[in-house]
Amino acid sequence: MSISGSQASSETPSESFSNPSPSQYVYPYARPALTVDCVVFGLDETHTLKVLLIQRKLPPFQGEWALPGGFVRWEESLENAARRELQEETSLTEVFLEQLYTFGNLGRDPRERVVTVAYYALVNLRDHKVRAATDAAQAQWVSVNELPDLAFDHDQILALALTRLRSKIRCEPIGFELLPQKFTFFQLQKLYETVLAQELDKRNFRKKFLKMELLQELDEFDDSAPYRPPRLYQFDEAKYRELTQKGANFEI
Amino acid sequence: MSISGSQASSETPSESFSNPSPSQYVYPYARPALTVDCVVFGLDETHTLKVLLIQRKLPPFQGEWALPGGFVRWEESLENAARRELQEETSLTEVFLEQLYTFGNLGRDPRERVVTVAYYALVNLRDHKVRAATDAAQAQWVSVNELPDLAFDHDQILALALTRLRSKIRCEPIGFELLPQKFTFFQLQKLYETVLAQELDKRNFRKKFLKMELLQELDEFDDSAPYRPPRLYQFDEAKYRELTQKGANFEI
DNA sequence: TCAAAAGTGTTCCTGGTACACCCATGC
DNA sequence: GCATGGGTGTACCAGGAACACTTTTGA
Repeated sequence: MSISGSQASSETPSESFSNPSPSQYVYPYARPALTVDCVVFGLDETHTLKVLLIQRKLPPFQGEWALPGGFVRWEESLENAARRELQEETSLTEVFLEQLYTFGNLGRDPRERVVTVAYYALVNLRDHKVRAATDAAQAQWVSVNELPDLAFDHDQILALALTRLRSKIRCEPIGFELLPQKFTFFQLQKLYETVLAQELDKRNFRKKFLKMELLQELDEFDDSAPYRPPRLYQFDEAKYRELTQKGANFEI
Repeated sequence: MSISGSQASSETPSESFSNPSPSQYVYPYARPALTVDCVVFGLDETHTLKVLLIQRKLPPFQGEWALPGGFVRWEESLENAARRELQEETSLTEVFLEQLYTFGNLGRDPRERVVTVAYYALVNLRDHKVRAATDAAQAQWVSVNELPDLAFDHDQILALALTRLRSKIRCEPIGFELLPQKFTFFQLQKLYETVLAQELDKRNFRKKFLKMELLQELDEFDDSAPYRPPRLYQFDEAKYRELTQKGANFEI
């Protein structure tokens, strides 16, 4: 993203406010500001794919929607910066997080040169309740099909994140990150149908997935459902690592 | 990478040497230095995959091999910075260039906090002769199978670039960037065999590739070869764009 | 016993893989 | 005319896609 006014106001400047004092090594150019932004995907009960947006409290783009994000501090890695921002603004921790792309075009922030390293995250909305952080402006889940205009170049970032999610879910089993730990086959299929935006054949989907041997069949059933209760499954992390090492392929 | 001493010495500081003067918007944290690094791949006559390395003239890592790269200037985009560095250090222009990943771990540069946006480039060694830039230390093509230890975390960057190249060439026709404009089927096949590090069946490879309809069959032949001269082909850029729009798939 | 969703097996066809021979040319 | 690499066609097999019926449960 770039500098979200909302964050700027909520952060206490770090101890090293100014750049390091000159030395023989010092970087001889003006430095762009460096931020991280997070595209957080979640799946709601109606199988809608949603993204977490923050309403900006300060200019520029005051009142508009933007991705959560903020400054990279001197003493933290990029990924840690993304995780910290995520926690501060949405209270999310321990989520799947992966670097997406770095945006550094001139003029993407009207104030000054800002380069942002974008990440995308996958969370399941059941286990992780998102309270909007204390001081941060509203945080809200918005369907990817009903996106408002976003501040800065955040629409580009979001579009890229969607593309990446789609291509990634085709060949790696990252979809589980969007589901509760225990889930039904129906939920899993809906997830794929939603993300890929196409319908899938029930029987073939089942066969294909079972052949991968990534699912643990539980002796539990979802009794909340009316009629015949569907069996619950969970993702077998250990098996996944084992198969990955053998060079297995997880295409859908 | 980070700051290559060799570049630092060759660049004239830009007009905006210091960070912008404080204002209501100014970024309240110390800023990491920002660089770009390029992993440049090329294919030589013996079908060996090579990478362009620079020998560092200044500390840290003086005398060691590193990826070409350097500072991002205030008034240039990230991609432009990468292209500029590439031109300054290797005289390469107009090459295929794509962002790879951004490396920002603490301590990756012994001097101070440096974040680098890594790119990878594909060039064909026939058309683009690489003269080591005037002042830059030696530039040299090194086989990816005989890599020396590299400065900073450049070995990680290179490893990631190789992985990316391999997975990308499987599903997108970027291999042509490594070949001369006109090439034989044999060259194309060797390219894939080299990059993917596996042998391919001649007939099947041909069939698969022809079915994609990305190749223009020329009425020219490579007469330099002994015995029967092989037909020359070229990549059909327009057809590629057309097929891409239709959602075609270019897996090998 | 009915309604609703869960769960399963088979057939067909496409596309990948393996494989061997003829062709064109220079010497 | 022979040696060398260029170029092609076919048969088999695996895996994906399409498709319909039985099972289980609650009401």
